[in-house]
Amino acid sequence: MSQDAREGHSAQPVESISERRLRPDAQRKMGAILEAAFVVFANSGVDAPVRLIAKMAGVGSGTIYRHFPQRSDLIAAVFRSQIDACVTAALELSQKNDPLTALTRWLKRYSEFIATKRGLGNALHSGEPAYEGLMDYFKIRLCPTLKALLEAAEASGQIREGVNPDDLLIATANLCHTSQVNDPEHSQRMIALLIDGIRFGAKRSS
Amino acid sequence: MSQDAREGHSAQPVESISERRLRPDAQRKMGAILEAAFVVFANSGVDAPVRLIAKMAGVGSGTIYRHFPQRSDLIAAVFRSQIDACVTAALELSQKNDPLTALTRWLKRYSEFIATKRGLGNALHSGEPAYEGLMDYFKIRLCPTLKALLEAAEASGQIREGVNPDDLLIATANLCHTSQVNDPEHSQRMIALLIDGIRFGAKRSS
DNA sequence: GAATTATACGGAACATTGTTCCGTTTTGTC
DNA sequence: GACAAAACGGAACAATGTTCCGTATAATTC
Repeated sequence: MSQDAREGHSAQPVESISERRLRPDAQRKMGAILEAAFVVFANSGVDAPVRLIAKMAGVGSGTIYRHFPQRSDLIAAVFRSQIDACVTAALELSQKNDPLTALTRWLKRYSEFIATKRGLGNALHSGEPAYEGLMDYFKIRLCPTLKALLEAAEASGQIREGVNPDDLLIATANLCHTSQVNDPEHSQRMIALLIDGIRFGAKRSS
Repeated sequence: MSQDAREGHSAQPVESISERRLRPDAQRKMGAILEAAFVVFANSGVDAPVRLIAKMAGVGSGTIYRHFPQRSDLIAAVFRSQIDACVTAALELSQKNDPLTALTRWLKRYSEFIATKRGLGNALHSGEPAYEGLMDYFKIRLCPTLKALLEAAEASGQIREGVNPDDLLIATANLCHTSQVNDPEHSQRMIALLIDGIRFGAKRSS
């Protein structure tokens, strides 16, 4: 069962099925594409033209389609990697801060992520196969993450008990989504409000 | 000061902003366009190509753009006329049925209308100027309509008091919107549920 | 390390669709 | 009936998703 030896130098069992290892140049290009897509989507929404992403990544559009057969696959990939980044950020934040601060900062971080998703909400409901399971991935990865943050803050007595992570996750997304257009400060105020809401009734009042 | 004489035969001092009467052929084409658009939107969603609507209406695409400078103007026009039709339907239903039946049937009618709007929710949030005020129109016309139906049913004791028409309107739309893809029966069950909800606590239990 | 093969690349080419343009047709006026 | 204004149809243009293919790069073989 020595999978690691068979797989090569690094253990990344995540996508194994039919994932012949990419040539190094292909890996580089792929990274550049994801990076460029991230920036372009954040600036222009997920409806931005593929050519723009290609130019920004310094590749031809054919190369993008080699890695992401459909435009929606690229969107989904960026979305997934940002979800993962959010999970990672939670771990870091909770190591370096007290539970309430970690929770607060993570919600800010999370809301910034949501704010870069102009147009995705629409896309999600479009029935495109590439989006199948994206919402599930979103919940499956982020709910436990937020749950852990909440439980830590709860255990330290900084917030009250019984806050539902699912609700808070969606509520935050909705609050930030409606305010995306005009006021960037709005999200922050909304989050502050939510935080205050869950602090109400905490054991420690500090 | 004999302006009329100078202007010619008719007294239309200033073009009353784009409301010059249309030539009869233009009126016919316009009607055909709206009719075709209604059908196409219902079948293929509001993202259906303009050419398809043009073909179905038996006109050139140029003719569509003559009447609706932007694709979104056509969508908005169809939406508006369907809202109006919903209002009209409410009047008819309440004349021919007891209040609760009228209310139930109207909600069914309304949900069918909503179901034909695949993709519109997305469009509404796109910031296109043609959609400015559409949502307002939606609420301004339908809220009083539903309010009247509710009040009649309330007065007859068939539903409980204090049901908020705004909430019911939006709730119905949301319920039907999420279920649009798969199960057409789902909307009906949801509406039945809502109706039961507002009957709970009614004076008359019939 | 040169030759050969498999991978990957870039960008031109194609298809679809929103929108504009213009020569032609229809309607209204005298 | 002649002329002008309004309206039409569809070709042409532009933007964009997607495919294709000749070329370049990396892996493999000898």
